[in-house]
Amino acid sequence: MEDNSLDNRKKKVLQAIVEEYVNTAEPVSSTALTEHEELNYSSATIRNEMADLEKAGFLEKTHTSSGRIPSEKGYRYYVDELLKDDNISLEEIKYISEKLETKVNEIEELTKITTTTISEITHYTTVAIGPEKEAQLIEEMKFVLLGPRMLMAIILTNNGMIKETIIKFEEDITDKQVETIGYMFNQKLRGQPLAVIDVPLEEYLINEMKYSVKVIKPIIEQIKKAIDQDRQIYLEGANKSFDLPEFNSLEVAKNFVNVIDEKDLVADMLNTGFAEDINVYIGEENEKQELKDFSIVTFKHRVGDKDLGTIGIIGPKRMNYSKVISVMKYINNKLNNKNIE
Amino acid sequence: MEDNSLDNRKKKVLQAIVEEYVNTAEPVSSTALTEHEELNYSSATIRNEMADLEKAGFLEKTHTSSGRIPSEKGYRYYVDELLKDDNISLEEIKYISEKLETKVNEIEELTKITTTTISEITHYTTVAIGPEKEAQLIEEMKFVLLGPRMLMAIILTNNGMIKETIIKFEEDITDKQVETIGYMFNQKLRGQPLAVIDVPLEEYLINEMKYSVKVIKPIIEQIKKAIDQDRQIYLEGANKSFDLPEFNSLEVAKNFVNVIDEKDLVADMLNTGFAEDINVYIGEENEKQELKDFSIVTFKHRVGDKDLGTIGIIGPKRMNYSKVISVMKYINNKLNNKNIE
DNA sequence: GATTAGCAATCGAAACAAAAGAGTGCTAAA
DNA sequence: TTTAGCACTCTTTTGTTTCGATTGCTAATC
Repeated sequence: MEDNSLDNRKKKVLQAIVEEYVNTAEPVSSTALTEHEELNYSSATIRNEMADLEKAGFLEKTHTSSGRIPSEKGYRYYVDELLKDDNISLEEIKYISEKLETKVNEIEELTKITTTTISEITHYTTVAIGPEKEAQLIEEMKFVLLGPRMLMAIILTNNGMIKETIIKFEEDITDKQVETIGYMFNQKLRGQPLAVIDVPLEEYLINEMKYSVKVIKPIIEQIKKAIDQDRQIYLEGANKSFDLPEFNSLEVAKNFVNVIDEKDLVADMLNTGFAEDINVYIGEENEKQELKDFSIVTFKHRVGDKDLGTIGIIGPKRMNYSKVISVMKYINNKLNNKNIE
Repeated sequence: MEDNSLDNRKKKVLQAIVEEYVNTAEPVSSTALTEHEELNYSSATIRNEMADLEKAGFLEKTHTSSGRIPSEKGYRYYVDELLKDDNISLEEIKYISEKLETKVNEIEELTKITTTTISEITHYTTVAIGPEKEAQLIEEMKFVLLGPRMLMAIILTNNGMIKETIIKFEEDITDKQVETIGYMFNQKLRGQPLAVIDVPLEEYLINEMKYSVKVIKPIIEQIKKAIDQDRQIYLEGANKSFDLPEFNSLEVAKNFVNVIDEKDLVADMLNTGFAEDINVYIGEENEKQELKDFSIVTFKHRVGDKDLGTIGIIGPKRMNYSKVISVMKYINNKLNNKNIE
């Protein structure tokens, strides 16, 4: 294993290069760095440091005589060791607070608001997805007849979400039947994760409880379907990415549209391992090949102990990690203390 | 008013140019046209015809010595007079039929399926929006208590749509109250358009019917909000547009992403005047300036007499109008005869 | 030993020029 | 009315030159 420790001046140089490059999107030259107040050396000295940093893999050149840009390893070191997470202004704090205090009737609205706010503050494309069905426990189920052959099933979960779906039958259903179904489902499912609504349950109800296939099968099938496809994805500020110089490359732009157009890919992207509440994936660190030109910052989104899913920012590798992570940390904190009844 | 009648040969030339340009995206030269079987003339003759058509405003040149491309007037003439609407293969018919016969529990699913299918067959970006609230009549309303201060309102409309929303109160609500509310709302609103749920109704219920503000106000407000924002927009195949040569221009690409990212704009776009079931807007014919580089084909989407909203294709002016309109007509016909219970 | 000044070398970007190719418009002939 | 023929126009491509930014290295300096 190579030695990745850097002395103080090298750290400063690396940090300055990342921050400068994030701002300008242009390779950073040794002369430009001498203007940094903490780097009171001649350009030649900086050049030597840069050469060392390149040899160690933290920097790259676009061609022999160009300035340097951070490598993925460079970004990674920056994110892990150098980044400041207080890169958020008073105005931004105020704006975010106001947004998050909006009264919401449905908990999903809060996700929407948060997603939009993050996109507005960071100027990056932001996506969100609801919690996984394994993580949501059924608190109560209600069944409402909407017509002789049409039933609405409503599921209230422990994280405050409400899912409803319509089930159509091929024969009439009576009020009495609905009542029994309600009683039975609640008995069986209260406290269970949503994922439990699946074929084994269907078989149990039909075989053990002797319930009519014609009634049970459509209910289970439709609820399962609704739960699966109900993991709706919000997408905010897709156009914002197009103002970035990276998107002058048609290939990158096309790649980006392909990614955000592919809902499954976005879902996967938001669901990759969660060591921390906030996770950063830089370029090739992303599991999906399509994302190798981008960086993703994901963020477990909860209010108190209620898991509301994951919000993710997708931007260029030259992302303003400091701003993004500062904003996420602030929101994270704010939401944890939020009072939702 | 200028004379826009064209003799037969000119029509053939114009049609050939449109179709050739739609295929190749390259200006069409006189020599290329001589290879069309119906145009057995020398390139010089064709050149003369092209010069006439240009003078009359149907064609344009990109520069002095280039081939011709259709002008917007040219496309318009083509769409109105020359286009064949049987540009659909047996395989496509089969594919569409199968898709449209999928059993759906919720009527919105049918819109999704149709939208996806159109995008798959035409290879253009396709959007859909539900019917306007003026066009939907309330058939029945149900209210279900989900908690002491949480009520679900369900509205069934005459076009088979089901809208539900959650209302939260600041004080407890009793079963008795819910029952009265249900009775009252149904009495008052059955047969009325969704648009009726608004402030005047709120005032009437509070002043005339002496109902508690604390109960009525949140209900009306939340239902209104839900109806307004529930006009969800489906978007399919945004990435498909990026394969078109038009999108090699960054400006066009950016413009496109801006358009589809702006939900209100898409909604407006789908709601502009409806002379016919299928409407074509070419370039500058679009009311919105942002759409001047694109053509939109919209299509009133109904099953029997049930209005399901509007589906629209957005593509380059060099759109394959013939294919798009053939597909829409076929689907239109197919849906009209569809049996949904 | 660390730092710096100085300078040749390298490469990209921009400007310019020349050549090739595609297509038209027009004239005069069929 | 149609067509052959040809000069003319404009784009695209390719090559060349110049300019400027930046580096790496060497030798001098602190």
